[in-house]
Amino acid sequence: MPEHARLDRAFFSCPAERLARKLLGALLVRVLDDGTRLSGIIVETEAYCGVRDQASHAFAGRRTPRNEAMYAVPGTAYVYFTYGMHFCMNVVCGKLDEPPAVLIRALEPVDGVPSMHRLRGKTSGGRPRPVRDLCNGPGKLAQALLIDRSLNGADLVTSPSIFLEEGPPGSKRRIRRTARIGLNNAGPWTHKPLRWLVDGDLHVSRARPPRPVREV
DNA sequence: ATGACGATTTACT
DNA sequence: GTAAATCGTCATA
Repeated sequence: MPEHARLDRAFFSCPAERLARKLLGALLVRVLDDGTRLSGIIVETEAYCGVRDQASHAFAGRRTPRNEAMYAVPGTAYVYFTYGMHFCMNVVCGKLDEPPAVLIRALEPVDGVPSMHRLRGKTSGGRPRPVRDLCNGPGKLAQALLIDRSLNGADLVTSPSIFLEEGPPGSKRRIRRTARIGLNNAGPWTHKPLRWLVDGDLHVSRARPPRPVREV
């Protein structure tokens, strides 16, 4: 498991639309208390564009105990709990006291795949879970990397437990943009193309399963 | 104090 | 495709 250069403060100090694109291909790394290294290449992100974005938790300058981390220094993790059972992780960007952020929606697992399998649990039938189902959604990757409340507000630039690294070179693939997933009443922001994903990657959320090849 | 809802996932028809 | 699971958060009172 090769370790690459860690992403620094300057990398995160940009608008959400730019960070969402730049994070594709980067490596999200989680180091557990026992030293286990879990990581994956980011293949899907969504930009939340600060106080003007009706879909953002910080829309119109909303600032509550839950979303306080969005206003912290760029490179801060914003982890929130939703639907009574899932965590989602964002990377805060922009400038201090401004709340743009990027939701990490899917990873291609790299390090610690056996641990991810254990953390995600078995399927209802007890059948083995395909690797592509470990991190292909914001709630799933949080579960697979043991990302929870305790990481909210963590500084991704300095934390030993969670951070980002430059991805392996050569992952130069085609990037696609779509509307964001799961939005309800975000008005004109609902359909803006603020979701970035690696086109055709098997590890993105809502990926079409490959059509079975007819046997001869 | 109360109620509606959510940047989701899963199982089931 | 549809629906249930499940609870913290926030707006309203």
